[in-house]
Amino acid sequence: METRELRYFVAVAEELNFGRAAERLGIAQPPLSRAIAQLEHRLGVALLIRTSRKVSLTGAGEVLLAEGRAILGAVAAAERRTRAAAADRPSLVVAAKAGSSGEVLAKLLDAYAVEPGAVPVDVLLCESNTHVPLLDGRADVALLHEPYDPTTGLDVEVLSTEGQVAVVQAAHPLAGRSQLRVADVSDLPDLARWPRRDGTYPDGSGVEVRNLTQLFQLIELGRAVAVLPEVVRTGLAEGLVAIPVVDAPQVTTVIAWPPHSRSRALADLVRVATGFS
Amino acid sequence: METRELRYFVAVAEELNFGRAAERLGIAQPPLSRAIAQLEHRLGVALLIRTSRKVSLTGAGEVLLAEGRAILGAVAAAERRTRAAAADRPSLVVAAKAGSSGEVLAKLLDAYAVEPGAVPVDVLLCESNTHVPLLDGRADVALLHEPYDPTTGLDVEVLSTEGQVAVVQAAHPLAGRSQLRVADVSDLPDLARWPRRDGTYPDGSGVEVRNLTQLFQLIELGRAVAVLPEVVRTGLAEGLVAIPVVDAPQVTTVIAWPPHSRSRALADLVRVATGFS
DNA sequence: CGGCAGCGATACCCGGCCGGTATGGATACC
DNA sequence: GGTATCCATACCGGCCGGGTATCGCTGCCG
Repeated sequence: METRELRYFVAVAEELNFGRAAERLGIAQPPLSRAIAQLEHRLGVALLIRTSRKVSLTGAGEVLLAEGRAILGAVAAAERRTRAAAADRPSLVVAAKAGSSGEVLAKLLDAYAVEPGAVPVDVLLCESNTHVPLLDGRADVALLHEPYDPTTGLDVEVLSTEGQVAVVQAAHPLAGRSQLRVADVSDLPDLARWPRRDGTYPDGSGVEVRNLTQLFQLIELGRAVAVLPEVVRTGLAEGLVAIPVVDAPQVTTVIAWPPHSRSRALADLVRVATGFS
Repeated sequence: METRELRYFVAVAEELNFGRAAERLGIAQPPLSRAIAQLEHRLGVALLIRTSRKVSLTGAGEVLLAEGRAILGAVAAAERRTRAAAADRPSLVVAAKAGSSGEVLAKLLDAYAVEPGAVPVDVLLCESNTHVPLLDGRADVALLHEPYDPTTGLDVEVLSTEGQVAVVQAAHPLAGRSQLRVADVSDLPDLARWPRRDGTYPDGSGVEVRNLTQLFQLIELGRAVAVLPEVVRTGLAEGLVAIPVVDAPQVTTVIAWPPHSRSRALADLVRVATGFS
């Protein structure tokens, strides 16, 4: 199985339309049809069900779609890491969610910078899906928050564990309470929608929210309520109040990196990160 | 980067000899040279250093070798899993080290078999390197022993933790002791050599040992001493004695599976495995 | 009910690249 | 200095990947 075939199949499986997939791939539709047919023939497995109006995935197709995405990510990562290894100036790229882990990150970078043998560190700020750059090689290490970010397939060290707080408008009826339970906030109308792990938004009404700044603005306008890790208390705006949610699941901040990493700089950074907690 | 290029590069990087690599790949040497040169050109990176007598890897080459092996394994796994998903009869393959985890495995299989919705389970017995079939898709789940087996890149649940015992010939001077320390056995001459994780043997004298039966035979002949997990006590031969090594690292038996697995049967098996401990 | 639009499959052609053989150039060994 | 080894270069042929043109099927709509 060649990566070309995988690229083609993933494109078709995602578009569920040969024409659009071909366009996305920058080739014509007939060669794409043929390539998929050949792939199916060689595997001896039907991957797609074509009615002449609609394309859908078989069970085997869904498996290959998931595996294929992972492989294509790994190939992209291999290219990036190979080039990075050839660059004479070694460096590290840290992926972090913009806003949420700012302080942890700053402390980490400061502590690492004074290490003997420290290399330059670049920071890649993500709106969400912080794990993705790790999988395709754009980053060497990432700060993630369990259980929100997926960590399957990554090596992980726990940095800290904290509770969660509900963030509400100062004028909100709940604002005076000293603590809450999940039940208190779960039945409030959900006026904001977060992107899912695949980047799409759940159906329903409400504004599509992409980062914390947007969310805080909505809360300040009384258009949303959010349950977030405790750290958000630092630097909370005037019109917002944070109330502990005592029975919300604990959030753990972890430092994650791809398996099989053998870089000295990465090992140092992880050691520094786990050193102070 | 195509998988063909990766296969070629990995072959050359492992053989460090274009002629042998070409033979292994079943092609002639000149096309192989050209393919590697093209790969280097496209990446813009030198992967190999050729003197006309010797081939060696650059730093970037070592990175690509590691990444390439992982990718090729993932591709093989994708093909196997896609075919398995298309087979109407779903099944699970469990990889385990022959001999070492026999009882745990039997109990696990029995407990799983009575589960509602249990699928047929095949067992793949390995001499060592139990994690490999997991990476290339020959197995869906494996029983591993930390810290002996690498688990990077795998999802893991701990099943049990146990101490280690020294196994010696009954006539051995240490045989009467009720407990030992690592120091007591570490300076004994090492008459047996185990394969490393990559399947090669360390240099030195001594018989190359591949499995527990061979090892026990050597011990019985007074030609070796081994420090092993406690379970080996069950069913130990007459002429052998097991003595706890109190300061040896704990051995944990884990059940491991590839990340991103979404199989119902696998989830059931893991749940059953972690249920009894 | 028939024309039409959308979509995938088929037919056919062309060019590039992959693989083969032959050979050259460099180096270590005798 | 001759030779064996080993990688690179040169050149050629066949296959395959990609392009255009077209067909067949199926909903949709007037």
